[in-house]
Amino acid sequence: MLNYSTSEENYIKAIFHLQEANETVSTNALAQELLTRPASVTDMMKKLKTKKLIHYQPYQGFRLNTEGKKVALGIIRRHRLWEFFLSEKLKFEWGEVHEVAEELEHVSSKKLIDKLDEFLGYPKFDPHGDPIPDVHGRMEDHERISLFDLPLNVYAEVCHVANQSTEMLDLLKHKSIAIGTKLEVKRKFDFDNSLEVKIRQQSPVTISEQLAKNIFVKYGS
Amino acid sequence: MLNYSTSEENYIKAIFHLQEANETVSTNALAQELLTRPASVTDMMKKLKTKKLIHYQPYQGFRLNTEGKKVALGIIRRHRLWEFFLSEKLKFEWGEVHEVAEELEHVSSKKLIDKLDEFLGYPKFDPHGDPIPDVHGRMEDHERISLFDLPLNVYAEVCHVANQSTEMLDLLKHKSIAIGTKLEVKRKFDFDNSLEVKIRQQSPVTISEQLAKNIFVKYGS
DNA sequence: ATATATTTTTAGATTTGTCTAAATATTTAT
DNA sequence: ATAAATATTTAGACAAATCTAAAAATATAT
Repeated sequence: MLNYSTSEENYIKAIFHLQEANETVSTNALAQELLTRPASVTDMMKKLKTKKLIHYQPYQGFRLNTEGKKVALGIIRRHRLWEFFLSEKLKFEWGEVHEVAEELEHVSSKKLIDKLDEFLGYPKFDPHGDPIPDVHGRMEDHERISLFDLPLNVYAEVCHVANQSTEMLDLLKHKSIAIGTKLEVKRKFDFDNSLEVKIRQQSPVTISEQLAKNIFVKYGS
Repeated sequence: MLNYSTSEENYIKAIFHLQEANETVSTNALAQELLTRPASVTDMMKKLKTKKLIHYQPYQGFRLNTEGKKVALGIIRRHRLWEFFLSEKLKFEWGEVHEVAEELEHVSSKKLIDKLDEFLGYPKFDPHGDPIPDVHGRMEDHERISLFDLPLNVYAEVCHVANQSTEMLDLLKHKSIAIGTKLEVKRKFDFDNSLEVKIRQQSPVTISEQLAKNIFVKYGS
């Protein structure tokens, strides 16, 4: 596996995430995601094409090819393992891990990452509930459903949070909701689509539609 | 504290190390240390001067000023804490930690380093026996003496190894010598200046002059 | 279908860190 | 003290990654 620059890695990762939503990624979308200019994106796409990581025809959008996806999964593996480390071992708050992991993920030693993985006990999910690719790029893909769509009186566990803004994390903290929190929806109010949610061993809390749609859970007690 | 580029940090660190030996650092010496060209060094020295990190008059050599030393100690702190982490937690071999720490040291989050320090239990020395600066840049400065200069029948503890080549580390491993090894010199042979060294709870081993001069110890059992 | 708006690409400039080759300053040796 | 050797700096070029402004391609709306 070749080595890529920090900048190349950031582009690869962003394409990977964007192409989960849309089949093909546009110049503008990528520029917006990376807070850069469309012209810079075009420049980099030419480079990634000559390095055989993406499919790209001018004006046609682009997407990672098999090799590009492999590279992306390696970067995501590094990112999520560091997030787990920061949260679990260094006791960082939820909201703080991402920024630091953005830097750590570009340290390229394969041995470092594999030993870190071992040290952490081969974790399967990061603190935001996202799956961590293993050494072969494989990851568990737990069935996710938004809290808003969870049927009444069904036990579930929070496994992902879509939005990571400070405001959102503040609110979650206030409601005592985190990855791993076990809960069930007791009532749904048609007036404003708010939910009454019972968190295991706590009194019920009210969750707005907007918040519920950003919290993802998996079934099971 | 401002942020510096990876390249700037490498120059700062190299100047710090070189000026421990010589009062003032020369362009050529720094170029050799960093495997770069003298012209590149001059370019960077101009930059570090405008950033007020070094004293520098053309043709006169250079050295870090107070602020430059503070920055250098910050980088060295990061480097040595990561070395400790790699060795202690991830079980890297002695000889492998340096290269990876060279990359990790440039991740700039202060909070990361302070939390890492806490997680590691505020270690005072890295795996090579070099002191780790604390959060204020202070470090313990244990009296070091080369094993070759250690008087006969005096207890001492290995605290530093000057040379980190694979060959050297191989030899040390074979002789069962590592940082923290307690030992005393039982005899010195004038013919070849070799030493007979008794390692605590082991049979005596022979150490060549060359090896003994690269092993540093502090007094005490 | 054609004009308008949007998206994407190109052309050329900028910054950082590096280089080579040539010029200049300093040191060393006779 | 002066020539030769060495060390350092300058001048100008280059690669990577970015930018602005303008041109070209594509999409949209009447």
